[in-house]
Amino acid sequence: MDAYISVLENCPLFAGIDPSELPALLKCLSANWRKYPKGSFIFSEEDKPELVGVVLSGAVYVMHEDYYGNRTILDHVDPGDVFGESFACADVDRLPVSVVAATQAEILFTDCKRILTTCSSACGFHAGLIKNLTRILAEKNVALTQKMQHITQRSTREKALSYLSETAKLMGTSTFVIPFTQQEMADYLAVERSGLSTELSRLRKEGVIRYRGSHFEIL
Amino acid sequence: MDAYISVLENCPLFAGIDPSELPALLKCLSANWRKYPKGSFIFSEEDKPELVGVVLSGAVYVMHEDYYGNRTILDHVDPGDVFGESFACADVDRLPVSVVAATQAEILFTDCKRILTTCSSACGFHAGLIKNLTRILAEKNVALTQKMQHITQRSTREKALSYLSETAKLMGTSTFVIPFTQQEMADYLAVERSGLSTELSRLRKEGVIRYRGSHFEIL
DNA sequence: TATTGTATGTTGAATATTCAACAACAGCAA
DNA sequence: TTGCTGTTGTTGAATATTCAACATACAATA
Repeated sequence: MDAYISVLENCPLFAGIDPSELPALLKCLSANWRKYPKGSFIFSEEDKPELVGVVLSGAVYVMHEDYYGNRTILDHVDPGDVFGESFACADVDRLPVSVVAATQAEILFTDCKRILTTCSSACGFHAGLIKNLTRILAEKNVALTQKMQHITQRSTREKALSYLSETAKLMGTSTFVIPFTQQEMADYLAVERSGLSTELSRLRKEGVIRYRGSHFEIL
Repeated sequence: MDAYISVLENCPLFAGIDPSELPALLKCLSANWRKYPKGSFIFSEEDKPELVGVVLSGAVYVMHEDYYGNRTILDHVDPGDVFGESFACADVDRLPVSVVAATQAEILFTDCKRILTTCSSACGFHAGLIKNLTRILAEKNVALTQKMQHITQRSTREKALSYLSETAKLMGTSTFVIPFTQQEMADYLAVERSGLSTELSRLRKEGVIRYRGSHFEIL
């Protein structure tokens, strides 16, 4: 666990908190952690959401599967980032999504209530934690709005281009790696894998992009 | 303005605050308000987002228009509800959306910074405001996730059904009114108006729904 | 009640996506 | 190297959406 202090230092939930204070803080939040093998469920749809997860190592997907087995990937979360906080803070009854380990992953859990409720002991962290949480929520909101803009594009080609150029912009380079296989990218953009593959090849032939595996370049 | 105190009492941003304290609080936040005719822009894409808006009367749309003039409606906001807070709290440079008056509307504005920053005077409101803001952000997040589930449906028919049944569930009745014309509903679900009209008629013929204008019933 | 403007319903042709199936390819382990 | 497994590329047929155009219905108001 201590090995991950450096991850937590860069976790936006603990921004502005002195690393030396982290152990005490984690104790106050009664945090605990667990390791998950690739593909296992960290949260399941219909769970009561109370915990906020922090990815210590590996990565997770937030996803949703409908009646017909159509899978949608809503989000991909890398080490240092947080998941589940929206549902816990909004106090909904049941999770409308699942969280699955994309690779073997280690997750730190804290109870959302403990973050929001100023604790009786005079622990001075909470004001900061709540502000951090507020910013995280706001940024997720912005990210969801951006994603909406990819998905509302009317064609597979435009969804792909919208996603790829946004990613390039975020990364600040025209060469970048996406955290998806083509199947996953299709599930993220809500299109058919084969159609996406066709469009990507076409964009490649047209000289708009170059790619190999998950490595992309916008020309 | 005073006429709208009752709206503000029910505004989630001011939840838990005694109505008698509202005038003082609004002053502390240096709030101000303005009236907008139907169709006018309250925020424009590319603006620097600093203000949080509260709808006092009327309604607004949060929308986005792309290169080709394709309009997307991201959200519809009724009296007592808040808009713009995500972008202001996330401290983004430029708004990726516009906010337009759906009808003649009166809007109260407050500076987001003033909500987040505990003021020097010993005004005891801020802790509550920040918690309220956190909950608003979390709930918007959940709502966006739900909307994502409509839009990721692969066919117009399923998008419409997903939206209508979710709305019925939220309202708690099988008979309800949506805040959209068909054109707007199409823009909200990211589909063609004519295609949506065709599907809705088909659902009607099949006895799945009944509707007239914006009044719907799920059978 | 007649008029006008807007919203909705419908259609056919053009286009795009989905679906299923298989081929080609890459990475990994034996 | 070989075989295994999973990813990507490609195809054709079935299906669905988009687009443009027009008909119809509805609601506001002169």
